[in-house]
Amino acid sequence: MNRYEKLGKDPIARENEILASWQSTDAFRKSLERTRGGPRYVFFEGPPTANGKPHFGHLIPRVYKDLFPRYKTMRGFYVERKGGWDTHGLPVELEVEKAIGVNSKPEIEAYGVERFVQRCKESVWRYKADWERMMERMGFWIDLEDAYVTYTDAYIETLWWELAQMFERGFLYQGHKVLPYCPRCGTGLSSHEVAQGYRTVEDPSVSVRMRLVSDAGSSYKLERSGRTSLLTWTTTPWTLPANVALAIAPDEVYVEVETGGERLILAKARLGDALDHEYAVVRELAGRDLVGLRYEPPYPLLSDERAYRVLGAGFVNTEEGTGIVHTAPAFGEDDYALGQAEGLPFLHPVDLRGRFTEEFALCAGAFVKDADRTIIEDLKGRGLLYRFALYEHEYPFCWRCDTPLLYYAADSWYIETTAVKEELLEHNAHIKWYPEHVGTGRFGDFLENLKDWALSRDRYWGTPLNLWVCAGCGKTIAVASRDELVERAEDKALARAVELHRPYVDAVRLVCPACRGTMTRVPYVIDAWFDSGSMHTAQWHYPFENEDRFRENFPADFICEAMEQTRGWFYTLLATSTILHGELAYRNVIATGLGLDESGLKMSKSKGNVIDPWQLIDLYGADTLRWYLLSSSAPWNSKRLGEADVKEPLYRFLDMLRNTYDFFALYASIDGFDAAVHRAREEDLAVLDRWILSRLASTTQGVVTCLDSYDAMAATVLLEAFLDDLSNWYVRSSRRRFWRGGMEGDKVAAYATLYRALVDLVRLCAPFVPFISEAIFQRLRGVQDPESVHLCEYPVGEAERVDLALESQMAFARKVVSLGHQARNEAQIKVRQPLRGAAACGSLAAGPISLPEAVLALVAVELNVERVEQVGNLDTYVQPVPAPNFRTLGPRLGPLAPRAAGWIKSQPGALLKEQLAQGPVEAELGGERAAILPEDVSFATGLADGFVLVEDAGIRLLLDTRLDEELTEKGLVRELVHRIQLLRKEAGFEVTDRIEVRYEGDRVLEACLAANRDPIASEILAVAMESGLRGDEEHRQDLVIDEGHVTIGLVRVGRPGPR
RNA sequence: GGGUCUGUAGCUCAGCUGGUUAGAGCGCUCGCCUGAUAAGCGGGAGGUCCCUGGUCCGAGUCCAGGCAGGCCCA
Repeated sequence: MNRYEKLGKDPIARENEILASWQSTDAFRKSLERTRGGPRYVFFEGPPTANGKPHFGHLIPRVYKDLFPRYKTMRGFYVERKGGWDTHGLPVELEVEKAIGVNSKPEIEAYGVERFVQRCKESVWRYKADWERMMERMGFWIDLEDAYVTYTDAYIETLWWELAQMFERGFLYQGHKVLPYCPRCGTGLSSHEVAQGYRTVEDPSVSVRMRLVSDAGSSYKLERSGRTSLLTWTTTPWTLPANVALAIAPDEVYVEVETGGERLILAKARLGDALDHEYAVVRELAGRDLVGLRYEPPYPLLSDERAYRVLGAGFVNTEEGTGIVHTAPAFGEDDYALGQAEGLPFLHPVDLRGRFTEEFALCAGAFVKDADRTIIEDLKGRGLLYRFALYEHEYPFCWRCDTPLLYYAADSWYIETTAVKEELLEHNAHIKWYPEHVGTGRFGDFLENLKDWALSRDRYWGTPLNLWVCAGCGKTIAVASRDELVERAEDKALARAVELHRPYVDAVRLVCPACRGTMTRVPYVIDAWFDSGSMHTAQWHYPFENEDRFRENFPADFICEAMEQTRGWFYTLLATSTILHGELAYRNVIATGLGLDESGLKMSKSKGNVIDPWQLIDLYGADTLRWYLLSSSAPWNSKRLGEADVKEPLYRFLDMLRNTYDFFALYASIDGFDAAVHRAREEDLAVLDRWILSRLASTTQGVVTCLDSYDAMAATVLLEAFLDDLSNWYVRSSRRRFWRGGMEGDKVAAYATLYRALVDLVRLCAPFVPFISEAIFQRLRGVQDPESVHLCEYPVGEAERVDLALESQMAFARKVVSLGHQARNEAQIKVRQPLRGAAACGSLAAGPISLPEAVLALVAVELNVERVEQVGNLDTYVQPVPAPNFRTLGPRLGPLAPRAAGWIKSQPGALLKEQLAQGPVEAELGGERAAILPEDVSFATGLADGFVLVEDAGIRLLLDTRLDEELTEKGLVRELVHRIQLLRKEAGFEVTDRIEVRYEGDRVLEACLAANRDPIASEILAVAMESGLRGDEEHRQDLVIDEGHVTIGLVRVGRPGPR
């Protein structure tokens, strides 16, 4: 009898049961089996790093990363979802440094690189269990058993092969470039790393005199030798010892001024801001006139003819400073480039830990930033300091350890990505970006301004750069495989067994193919972004094995990660695939927004406002979170993750779904409905059935269209609208059909329709909210059905079921009902009180609607009126009030339109209406005349007695609120029925219990009960109703109804089973 | 400083190609319905559609310039 189990109100317990059932039936595996022969839909997993805990922000992309593969799987595609873990890189090293209490590379060396690397390898898995638990609990189906791991020898071997390809084809080169460098970590950072660490800080800014010593070789003639200086400006005083030149803008105007007993030269445009004292301009000069001048640097560490000259440079501006730029090629990108172009000597008095060397004795051993003060004091003492101030600007800090970064000229290996810029742009043009502007804007601009990829890192835990250099002849080779390593190695046994990590692989020496000398590996590891960006190839250990799997799974149809990955993984995937395979790596990409905390701030570890996902998962469940994230806004909008925000969809959608199912379960169990046996005959389908089946079909088509274009939110909107129709109109209006006794055609039609709607709905919802969909499906499914909703085919919608005219009619009907409720509200008449009638007129935006009798009957029942009619207009009840129609007035009358509108409003409605019925009316508009046409005016309301009129969106409803005795008595009957039903419930009776009713009370109420015994009895399932209480009733209560009294007693008479 | 997105009710967000009175959900409040009852429905209050200018008969919508916020980049 109780065949359809109710869902239960605890979503957490329910979800846990579902998880257990998926596990025991191996549902994910089976969903792959089912589609194995199908067309492929390729998804790439952007690998997380498991040395940090998963936090809420990680859930956002994951929800989409699960939705689309699930959807495509149900559509019959084979969607392998190989998991992956990102395992290398500086973040891992830093965690370990913290754990073992060291803070620099020398300390790591002292600790032992081998031990250190082993610790890194362990650290990488620190939170693996948390990640797996989170993914499982959220219902994220991905193959973690066969996940790729970037630190394995096989993975690294593929990376080596890739790098060797690049090396052979000339993409790898060694450069000496100025890079942002972290002196604590001892390595250069790539641009995406630097970007994470900008902070506003106050730094000293100084203006410094550089005394002119010679005008030889320039067109400037020195007049006051010994007391004429170039005034230069910098925010990094510590770079002054490395000064080798000054740069000016050749096309700007400079001036020499006499001030405070000295002569200073600076850009004319800076006169106002850069000088502290009174001055007199001695002469104006073109910037180019200064080129070639020689000056005395503050710290003459070099005795080189090429140094200490004034040079012209394009990057000099006169926006700030003095227009004369201090140039230290070791510490600035522009400076370096100028140094290269002009053949300047290179001065680098700072070691790799950021401390001055002996070369600069004044501050030897001091960290450069700390030396600022000493240098400033020194300059002041020597009369070279002109001005000192604090200057607020953005300065980059190491994103992991918060040390200020220094711009350093350092050796680094690069990938010449700029060589394939055109291909990258071309490929990008074929990628569908969601949102589009990321592809054209953020990512497109990045590609337009592409720089070569700084690949090498002077660190320990990473993929070793596979370059060996010969000590003898300098030849460099890139090893492409383990076999090649063995073949070239001096010690082949070692090479065969060695782990492809530092320090082990460093011990492998090769024989130089050119000179037979010994080759040693360069000391670098590579940027970990290369690891993850190569997963398209390396996850299969291609080309060493799995060629077919690689081919089948490249490129990806879909990837999705957080927006921050634009220049990270999104870029490195594309760069590597373009260079190696000459193809794009993915066709569709969703970039998701940030996770915000309850008050709308970005969640970040440093702010300490990171929300633990478990807090909300345990409270509301995975489905709620999923539906919230999918339905609240577009994926790229940032999402607030406060409790209150997440709670909303629980009520809005999931509870309604649960209730709709529970309603079905209640009655279908009572009636023993069986979808396999009770099939609806087409001719038995009521208008409601045909309508909801049409809505189902059109919703299905809509959802499929949305999902095919990666618009999850639009799909959720459609699903919510459908569920509202199903619950608040179909079920609500069909209730009496289910309550009826027997199992005749109409009732079967109702059950079969609701069953069908529910089954299809949960199939539609399955990729979005897999748990509740499964729970309902399990309760509904028949023996022939798949054992999980996730093994079903996704519905696509039966086009022949779609009846748009009927859908419009019903939409109109619902609108009319809503107006009816509003009218009753205004008239203060309860719905329980029957009324004589209502009349509706109007149309929907789409056009005129004519409601069939069956639909009008539904409206009548819902509004509890005896009759609803649809009329062309309500003129007999309504006095027209004219309103202007701007759509016609505007185009025809132009500027006169507002005045015409005023005129129309001021006219007596009935008269104007009559006149317009004859044709155009002449209007006097403040001196001008214009014709007002019938279509220029619409007419609204005004009303007669005993009626209430309500109106919205072009639909009007008139409610007849006049009561007579008959209606009043009917109202009383409804009231009695309602009160007795409440008593039944209070008494704790089952809905199917039959009862006997006894009553004693006022004459009016007794008479009413007696006169309406049969209709009342059938409503309340009474087998007998009689006057007179006996005292043995199970439940008894005094009722006050309209100031009358009646005492009602109830007795159960057994349960005869289905009605 | 550059790119980009956003700015609409107390909160979260819709608003298509310009068109009469700008919407939904939540919250608040009043009421209703109830044989789905820890659901459901209706009403009400609540809005300078960020600002200024422009185009237009008409601008939340288009254009320009600001302001504020977010993200990315320097």
